[in-house]
Amino acid sequence: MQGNTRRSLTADAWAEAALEIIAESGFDTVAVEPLARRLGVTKGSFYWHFANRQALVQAALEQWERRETDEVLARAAQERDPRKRLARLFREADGSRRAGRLYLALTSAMENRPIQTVVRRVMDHRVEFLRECYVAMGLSASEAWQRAILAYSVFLGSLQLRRDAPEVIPAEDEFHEYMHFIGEVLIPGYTRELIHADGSDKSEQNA
Amino acid sequence: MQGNTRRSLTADAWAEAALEIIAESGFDTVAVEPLARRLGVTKGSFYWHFANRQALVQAALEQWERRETDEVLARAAQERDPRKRLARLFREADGSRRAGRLYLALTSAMENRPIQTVVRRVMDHRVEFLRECYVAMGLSASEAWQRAILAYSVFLGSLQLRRDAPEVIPAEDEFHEYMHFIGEVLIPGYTRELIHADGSDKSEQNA
DNA sequence: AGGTTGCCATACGCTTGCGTATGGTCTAGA
DNA sequence: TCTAGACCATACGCAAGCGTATGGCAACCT
Repeated sequence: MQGNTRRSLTADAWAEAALEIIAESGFDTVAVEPLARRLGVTKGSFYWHFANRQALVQAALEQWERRETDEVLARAAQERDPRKRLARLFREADGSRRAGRLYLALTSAMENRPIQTVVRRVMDHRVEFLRECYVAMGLSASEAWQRAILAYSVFLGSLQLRRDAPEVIPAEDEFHEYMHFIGEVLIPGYTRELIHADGSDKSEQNA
Repeated sequence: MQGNTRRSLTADAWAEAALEIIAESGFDTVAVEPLARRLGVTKGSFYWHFANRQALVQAALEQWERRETDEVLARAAQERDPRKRLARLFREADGSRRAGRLYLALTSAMENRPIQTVVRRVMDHRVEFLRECYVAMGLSASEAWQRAILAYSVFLGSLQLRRDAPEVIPAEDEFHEYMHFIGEVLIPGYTRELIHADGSDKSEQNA
């Protein structure tokens, strides 16, 4: 019962555990007493670190936004070519299962004021990032905006599909075919080399 | 207090009210006592019509599935041309705000067994319908399947965007432009006349 | 050693919701 | 008119969760 270096708990540990719960079973199942049991302590600990339940939610949200923002900035902004940047985004969007569940769980609890604020901010950043990619590709302002909205819609819908019906997006080989198809639809001037190239650029052909 | 012909309540009325709650504030806020207050009665009434809370949920789900299925079958299957059928679907998918919220609220509660069953069934029907449209357009089996998945992803993502950030999909004129753009991306052989034609076909031009 | 402080347990009262038990009222039919 | 059944109110016990109050126990400082 004291295996994992049970020094005293930090507020961040509580927030992290809260995010874990949200990703697993939704936002409104975040209750302090079950959470305490999960961490092997009692409410007494919680109400020393936080004023109330809402404070925990706030801390969890801040931690989440920081992490999401850093991830997007760090990973994607490295790629100079906007097309490759988009391709990389679409590939990594499939990545973390937990991150997807977490994001969906938060969006479906947006009647909550603090959640609404943070989720909207993250979403606006992402859509704006997409839009800038399309602008950098030479698209007109309105078309870049349309494509950004569409791409983000596809992203959201794919998250839901992967969560609610993972069997619909099946085997390995067909999945790569599908990703290629997605690329063709969402990225003008997309080539197969673009999304499969990792570091090495082979032939530079445009369709 | 007796304005709306307050005869005795039916089980369907309770189920309908439950769906209303779900669309408004999510699935897990469906509680029998608040629901009773909302209907101007007490729990005594509820537990005469239903065995427990779960029975209400079941009834609400059945009512929802029946209605959703009927709508899709009745409205869309009339159109003979598969391209027009798709265009009509995309137009009407934007339609009922309540239906969208309801669907999203249900999908985000799919850890619940009965919900999972019903939502999966409705989803499979819809995706299959889309796939058949693409097959009817002459697409290959795999491509029809890919396009059906993509179209449904766009549908799901658009629902979420409209719910969580309605300002991003703004004014009337730009919205029609966007719908046209969506049509071009999702429907091979799409023309502007296709989606704006209501009964009357004008010029038959292909881009 | 004695005291302070960080961290947590225990115990309490309060609220909300579930499900049950039982009694009341209104209406239709005999 | 009398009665049965449909429909609902009232009252109860129970569980879970929030927040508070208070006590305990280390570690660290002086």
